[in-house]
Amino acid sequence: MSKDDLAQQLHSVAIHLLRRLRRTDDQMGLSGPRASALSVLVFGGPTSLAQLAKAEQVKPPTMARLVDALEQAGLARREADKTDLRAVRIRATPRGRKLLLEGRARRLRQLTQMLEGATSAEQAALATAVSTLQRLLQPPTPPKD
Amino acid sequence: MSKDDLAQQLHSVAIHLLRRLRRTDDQMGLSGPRASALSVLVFGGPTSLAQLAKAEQVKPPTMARLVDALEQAGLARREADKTDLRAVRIRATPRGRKLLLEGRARRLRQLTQMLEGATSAEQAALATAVSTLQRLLQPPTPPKD
DNA sequence: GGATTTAGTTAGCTATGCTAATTACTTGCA
DNA sequence: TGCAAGTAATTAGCATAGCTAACTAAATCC
Repeated sequence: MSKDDLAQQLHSVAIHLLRRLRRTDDQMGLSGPRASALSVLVFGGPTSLAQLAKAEQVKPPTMARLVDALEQAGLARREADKTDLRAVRIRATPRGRKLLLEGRARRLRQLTQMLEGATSAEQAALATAVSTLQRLLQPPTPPKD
Repeated sequence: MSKDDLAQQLHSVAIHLLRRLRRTDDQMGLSGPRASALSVLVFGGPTSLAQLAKAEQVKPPTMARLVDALEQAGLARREADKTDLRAVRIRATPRGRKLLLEGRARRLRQLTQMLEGATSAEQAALATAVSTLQRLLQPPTPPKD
């Protein structure tokens, strides 16, 4: 496979993989952005709105609306910050934590099951590919951003 | 790496790869859905609205609006279908074709350049991983859909 | 203690997705 | 042949998610 082909097909396969996984995510009853924000709360612990927005690469007003939705669904809570009365701490509720972990388990199950269809050699190649991509993606493109 | 870790990290790396590439796509001045629809027109030739919608996994009204936007930007054209007066044929204009091919080249350049940072062995692993994933993604999940 | 900065929200715009309903044409059949 | 049923596209209207600009309230700085 030429390097150009590899590049092209890498792009294509990433698109299709995510498209496939999105269906499983939908079973959680949460849109992608909401699930993703909740995930940050569950795995990263309570944060401010600004931090959460940054983590999700989104502007504060956008994140405020996502948090509104999570709150309304009983999956997250805004709490007062004792040391800074302007700020809020956003925390996943037990119910939010449970929902997210279940969805994650479901996605993992699906992916793991899919990977059953690969030989050991292929799995090894996938592991190498993942590490390689992680390394190559490291710097957020040269010096901009 | 355990199979579960592999699954998890495969998911994560796909997300980050696409996030990176999206920046390059933005330089084309076209949103993802518009660029993707235009791509179908350029590489697949003229099609009906319904076909285009299906190819993009979107409902006809959604596609109609995307085509409106492409048309307004001078990148695609609606033409009458001689054999069925209800239908339209949608075709990329030369300008649309040019824009898309340039964007694609840019994305390819970026990806190819990124892949320069991989050793030959890593590139081989990536090629194997891509083929494997293409095979595993083949059936659109068991018998639903 | 007043000016500036910072955290979050509100208001309002655009884009993308959907469903339901409409219009116009084609097809099928009695 | 002519009308019923089906099909292609559009229109209307709703929700979500992104943005910027403008505002409120609190913290910080001099």
